[in-house]
Amino acid sequence: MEKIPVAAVVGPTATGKTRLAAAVSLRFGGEVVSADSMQIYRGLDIGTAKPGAEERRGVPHHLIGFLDPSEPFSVADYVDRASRCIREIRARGKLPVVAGGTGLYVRSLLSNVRFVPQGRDDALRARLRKKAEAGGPGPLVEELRSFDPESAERIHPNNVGRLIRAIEIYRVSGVTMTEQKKRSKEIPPPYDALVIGLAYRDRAGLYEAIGRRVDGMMRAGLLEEAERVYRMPSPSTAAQAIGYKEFFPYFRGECSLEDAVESVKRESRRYAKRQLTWFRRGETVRWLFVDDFPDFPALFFRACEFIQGKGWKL
RNA sequence: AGGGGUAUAGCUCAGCUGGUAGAGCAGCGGUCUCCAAAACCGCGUGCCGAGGGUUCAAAUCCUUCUGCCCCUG
Repeated sequence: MEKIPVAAVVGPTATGKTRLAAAVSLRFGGEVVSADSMQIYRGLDIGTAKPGAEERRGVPHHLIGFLDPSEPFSVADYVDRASRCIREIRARGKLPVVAGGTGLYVRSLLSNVRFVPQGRDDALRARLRKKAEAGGPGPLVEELRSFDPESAERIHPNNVGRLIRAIEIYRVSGVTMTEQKKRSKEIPPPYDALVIGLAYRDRAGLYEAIGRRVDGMMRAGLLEEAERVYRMPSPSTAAQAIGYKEFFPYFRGECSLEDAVESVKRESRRYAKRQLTWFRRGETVRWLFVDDFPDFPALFFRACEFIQGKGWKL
């Protein structure tokens, strides 16, 4: 079967992924498939840098703002929806352009990870968590070792969440995580992907861009948006997002607004670092350094060359 | 001006009676197969304010200077 051409724009926050994705889509007749674990939620617009109408430039954007912040969501859900999205875009004769900074989502989508079908067991998770709180991670490690010694060895004992997940996979599906990982790689992904990575050669440049972006968010009303999240009854994942949770101490009167904003910037920098380690690993990424180019058109031109180099019939 | 205190990592500080320094935060690097903007792991990055002295040996004791803080004027 012929592979589906997919362009992807990845990289840390505040490098211009959204802009490049829209420009590329416009140029090659594409539609954007977001790969962002926070932009999926309704109402989180400013803090997640969700692209507005102008930024979308008339290009259809998928998997943005379709979910209520109280709804649970997972990588498995994402891969499900995103791969369906890609097939539909392909059927329309358009180029799917995946764009986003959530490394797990991008990798899982493009390597077409097949997750175990009957996902989760919240009661089991709660039980295991209680067990870990009572007796430390030791018992969980031992339990895991009894059926999946490889995972027990690989997962750091302090990472209780991962231990629980590895146990859950086996208890729910009867297949170990190790076996599951192996199986999920048996079917090669149906995509011919060009992954463009956006980054800064100079770390200081990236951090300045992040600072500017956060300042801009504040002017755009981030504080009000954060307060809405703060008052949500069960915001689950949304309350984890950078740009919201850092204001909670301020709302409780525990720190100054200035401190909270500084904290948003610091957490964004740390996040950007984690994103970099995620994308640096994939040796298939074609990097474009923002600070190598005099302006956006120059960078865009280079990106277009990459795509043309693929020889896709578009 | 006099008296007292302080000066150690980017920041806040620890270092008892002398054996050339260590925590937290920040920073840097990394892991990742169903909450991932999450969770987790690793790394100390230093003219110990400057000069002089005592000593085999000084961040540590003595002394001068400089900066900062407090008190009295």
